[in-house]
Formats: sequence, structure tokens, C-alpha cells
Amino acid sequence: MTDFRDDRAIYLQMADRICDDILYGKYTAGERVPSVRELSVMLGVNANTVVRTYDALTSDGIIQTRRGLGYFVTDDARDRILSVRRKRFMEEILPEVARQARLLGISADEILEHLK
Amino acid sequence: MTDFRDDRAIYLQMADRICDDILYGKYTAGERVPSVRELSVMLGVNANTVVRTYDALTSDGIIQTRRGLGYFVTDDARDRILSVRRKRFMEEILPEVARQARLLGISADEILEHLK
DNA sequence: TCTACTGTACTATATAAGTAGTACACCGCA
DNA sequence: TGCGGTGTACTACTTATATAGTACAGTAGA
Repeated sequence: MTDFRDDRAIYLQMADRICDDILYGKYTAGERVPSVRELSVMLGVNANTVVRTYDALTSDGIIQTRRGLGYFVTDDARDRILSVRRKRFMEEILPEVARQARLLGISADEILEHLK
Repeated sequence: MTDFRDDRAIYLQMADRICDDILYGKYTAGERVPSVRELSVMLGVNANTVVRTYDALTSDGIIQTRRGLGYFVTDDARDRILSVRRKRFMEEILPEVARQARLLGISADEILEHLK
């Protein structure tokens, strides 16, 4: 049960990591992701929690299941992730960062300093 | 029960808002914050949830209680909040934003564009 | 003193999240 | 065919959140 935040559901954090890995190129289209039991051991998490993660990713069209074989990355997984992530980044994360910076008296230049 | 995210405990989101209000200057040092029952009605939340929020803020030294009177903003509340927020902003939020931007192919200039 | 507010402390219920374990059906391969 | 790995579907238990309601003690002011 290593390095998971306690302020967010583990199965959602795991889903984000899988998506990160797909963006990084660790898992490519058509490729198989670790099995439920494999990943549960790898991350020290219960198998049912992995199932919840894969269920979520499946309903988002990121992966698809082949009974008896495993879960596989869909062809448009990368595009779907990029689309959702970009939208959230622009419409939620950046505005919140701007608000926090204003509240904390941190200048845009100071922020730019730390973005490299 | 208006505008609370479902990915984080309500009592923690409420605590963040109280801190925001203190930074904004809505509540100043020595000033009284809304009573448990008042705030529960204002936000459409159960009174026990407000108690949890105020318990958390109390143990963080942001507010202090006077039985029969209410909860009051401590003298160093603002400093405490700024300290914690700045640390988290610099060490957690900004690095995560940088990572996301790199992953999504968003340039620093493009980010700076949205920070105003 | 009385009243109306305050914090405080309970009990009870419901749901989500996570863990633990078992069982069964499907698939590829030897 | 049999075996091992796979997804799938359960039950059971625990904890954290959140709600609902009640009760009691401290405080200020009429």
C-alpha cells in the first residue's frame, strides 16, 4: 500500500496512474495492462480495488476486456485521455492555481521560475 | 448541499473555504466565525459536519473555541495558513502542474497566458 | 431569573471505500 | 484433455463520511 494519498479514493488514483502510463508510452494501443491479480500485488492493494479501477477505465473507453485474457488499451485511449486532461487542466487546474497564487501573493514570474 | 465536490470530504472542503475567507480578510484575527448551527444552515450541511470542520481547524491552530460564545479566529491564523499553503503550493501543486503540462504538451508561455 | 443563543456529547442510520476470501467461467498452451 | 492464468461475481467485515435527532452545560442580555 505504498504512496497513495488519503484524500482521494485509491481506485481513482490508480486510474490516473494508468492514464499517466499510457501518455508516457508505457502502455500503447492494443497492448495489455497488468492483470487484476498482478497489479494488486504490484501496488499492495486489494484485487477488488483494481477491479474498480479497471471498471472505471473501461466505462471511460480507455481499456477493454477480453475474458480469460486480460485488459487491453483501446485504440483511441491516448486521444481520450489527452482530451479530458487538457480540458480539466485549462478549465479547472489553471484557474485554481491562478486563484491560489493571487491569494498567496505569488507572482506569475515566480511561478514561471518553478516550471522547468 | 450546494457546490461541493464529491472527490473530497465535505468537512475538509469547508475547512479550506474558511481558510480562504481568512486570507481574503472576510474573517480577521479575534473575530468570530459563524456558529455551528448557523454555518450548517448556510451551507445546507449537517451540524455534525461543521463540528468536524471546526475540530480540524482548532487542532491546526486556526480557530479557538469559547464555550457558549462561539469559535474565534486566532491571532496567528493568517500566518499559519499562509505558511502551509505556500509550502504545499511550491512543493506539491506547482510540480504537479509542471508534470501535467509536460505530459499534455502545454508550453510555459501558454500557461502564463492563462494566469491573469 | 429567564431566555436564547453558544459549544459539546451522545446514539442511530446510511453510504462509499477498502480489505479478505472464495468460487466459477473463459482462454491459450502443452 | 488438463493446467495455469485470466476476468467475473459473490459474501463478509471494517472504516470514514455524512446525515438525523436528542440532550446538556456555558454565556450574555433582557
